[in-house]
Amino acid sequence: MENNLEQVFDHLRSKGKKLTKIRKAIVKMFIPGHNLMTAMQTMKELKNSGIVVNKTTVYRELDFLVRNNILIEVNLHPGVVHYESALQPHHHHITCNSCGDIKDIETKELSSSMKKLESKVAGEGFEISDHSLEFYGLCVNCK
Amino acid sequence: MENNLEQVFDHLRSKGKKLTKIRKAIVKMFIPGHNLMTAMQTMKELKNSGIVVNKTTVYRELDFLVRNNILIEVNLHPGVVHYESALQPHHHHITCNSCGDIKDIETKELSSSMKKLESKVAGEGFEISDHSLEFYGLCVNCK
DNA sequence: TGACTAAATGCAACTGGGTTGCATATAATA
DNA sequence: TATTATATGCAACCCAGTTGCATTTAGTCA
Repeated sequence: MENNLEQVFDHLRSKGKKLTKIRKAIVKMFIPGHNLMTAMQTMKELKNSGIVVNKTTVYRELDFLVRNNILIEVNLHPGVVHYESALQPHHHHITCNSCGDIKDIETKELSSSMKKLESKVAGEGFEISDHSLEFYGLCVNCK
Repeated sequence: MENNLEQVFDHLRSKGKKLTKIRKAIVKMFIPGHNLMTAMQTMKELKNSGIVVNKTTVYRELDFLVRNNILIEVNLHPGVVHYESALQPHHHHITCNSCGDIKDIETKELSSSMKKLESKVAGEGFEISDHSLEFYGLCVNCK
């Protein structure tokens, strides 16, 4: 599946899912792009664009999009889950401990040693299917 | 500070902190060793050893130990914070998606490429002070 | 030893992210 | 346009974690 709105819609349609105005609006907020948002931020953004939605709906919709491989959950801090497009190259994030700003970060320099590590762990019997890598520090403005 | 109970106690004493029976019991549960527990698990363990504590106290105590660099917070999944000794070599964890079992994992094969990455990001103006790396998959028993 | 005081604890009420059950509404299809 | 699976709203709930305030306790010192 490509990083393209119409293709996401077609994909969902082909699985017999409905394209409601809320669903479309949420998908548009995340794809394409680098938006990283919590459920509550998503709800607020929807409101700003004139769509008032119940919080239950937002949570269910984000869950739905994760189950359908359109979004992924990102765990930056305890207490709140962030969501972002699953249709982007693998990357990580760096969070500013002072202002809270979050920036994408490319990690191709890690990929070979990451693979080495994963095969080592696999050798010990564990089968790794996923990992989470997040950085914390101070951004240009705050340091 | 060494990975040693008495030294931890001395350290706290020297900062004018009290060594209550609850505090001592909690520190003992985490140090030395590889215990990784949530606040609620900690409370339960205390209860099992005959010490009944209010949950507020547990949360405050864990916070206190984090602020005093004796414990660190570990973010494995949304919704709950784990704690472990800060007095161990830097390591990571792998969580079994099926049974929930958590195992320590050594990552020395990552350290050089991690450093490379950090200096690259530093070059872009961000100052990294910390990172979180967690793995998810299936353990020997579950795969 | 007892008195003093900062630090620690308990309690009850609260916050906020997230969930559940159930009734209603809506998109897709024929 | 009738049908029906899917999606939505609502109200009540769950649970990790927090707050304010009153009480207790560990450590210090007279």
